Amino acid sequence: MASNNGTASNGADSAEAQGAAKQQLRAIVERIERLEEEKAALAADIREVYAEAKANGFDTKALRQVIRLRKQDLSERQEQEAILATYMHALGMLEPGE
Amino acid sequence: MASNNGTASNGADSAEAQGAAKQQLRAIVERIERLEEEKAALAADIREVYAEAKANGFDTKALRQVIRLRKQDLSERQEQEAILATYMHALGMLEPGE
Amino acid sequence: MASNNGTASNGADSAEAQGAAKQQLRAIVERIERLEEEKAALAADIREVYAEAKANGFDTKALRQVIRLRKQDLSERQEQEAILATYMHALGMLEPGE
Amino acid sequence: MASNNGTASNGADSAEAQGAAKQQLRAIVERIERLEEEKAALAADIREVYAEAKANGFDTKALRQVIRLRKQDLSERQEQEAILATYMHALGMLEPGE
DNA sequence: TCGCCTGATAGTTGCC
DNA sequence: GGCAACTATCAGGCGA
Repeated sequence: MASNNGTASNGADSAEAQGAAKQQLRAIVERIERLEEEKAALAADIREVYAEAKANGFDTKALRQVIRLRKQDLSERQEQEAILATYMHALGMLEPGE
Repeated sequence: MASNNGTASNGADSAEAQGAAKQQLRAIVERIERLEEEKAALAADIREVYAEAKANGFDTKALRQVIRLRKQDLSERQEQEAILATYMHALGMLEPGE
Repeated sequence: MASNNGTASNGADSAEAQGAAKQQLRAIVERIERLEEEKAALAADIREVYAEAKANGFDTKALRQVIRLRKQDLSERQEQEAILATYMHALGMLEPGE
Repeated sequence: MASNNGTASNGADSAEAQGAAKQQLRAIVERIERLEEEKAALAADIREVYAEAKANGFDTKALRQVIRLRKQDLSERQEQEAILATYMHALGMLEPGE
């Protein structure tokens, strides 16, 4: 890929255009990589909080479930449970009144 | 569930201990939810960069491939070398410390 | 829930349809559980091979690395080539069909 | 790596030993790869059953949950629910009597 | 816009 | 009993 020489010409997909695309591409890649780096750092922080909680005697599995449920809409959760109950009933895993 | 706060009487699993655990639980949940919120915001930022790139004519699939490649790149070659070394070691072609 | 068996009356979600769905559900669950059982057996076989290898002095970590390498090997190089091609295409250095 | 010439000598970690290890390694790798192939085939079968069920109108998410629950010991499941309830109560997500 | 599919994440299991 | 590898689940992105 050639570097941009600062002047434009009328050639379609010219060397200049490619050089510009290259610069743009670099910028995009850098921005994304920076953001992903920060995102990974936050993921690490979250893991650390769970680890600390575990060290204090909390059940991390239950903790994660709580977080998940708080995120989930209540009605949706009830719907899920209704479907599950229907299936379990069909398999005889629950009694009619249950 | 969690640690005692030092002012409680010696009753095992006393009301004080339970209250402390409850406060700790709240704190943990809040910290995690806050961090996940920030993480989600970053994910949104990343999506936005891709969308903007796409609007500028970039192929997002290619972009993602480039990002992935750059992430793997170094670690990839390092793993290749690690595999070779471990393989040779397993066959007694290298000494343990080598 | 599922398809009608052709002999039922035209009542929507009739007792017949529900019974059919129930039978279908049972069949599905049984098939899946059977397949998972076989899958678990194979996983046990694999573990056994590793254990035997270890007993013969092989480094299981190295073995796993070798297996992983052989699995990636071909697909890896193919992906590398795909990335390069897509990258060049994204920068207009290759025509679509190329 | 040298091939095995069929004769033994007294050299520790001799070429013969290495050749034998090589043959053994090949055999192990082949066995594992064969088993993993079969395992992958079963995984594909399972995916297919789920896909078929989905095509017949079943909710695969609920289906997976049913399978999981049937695998899980009942008492263990009750224990999980008890822990969860305790946590949710502590966060005010459930009323005392609930 | 919806459904599919791949990539990221959480859970489980086996090993040390 | 903790850690690490592997597996299954889930959510977001892509194509029809």
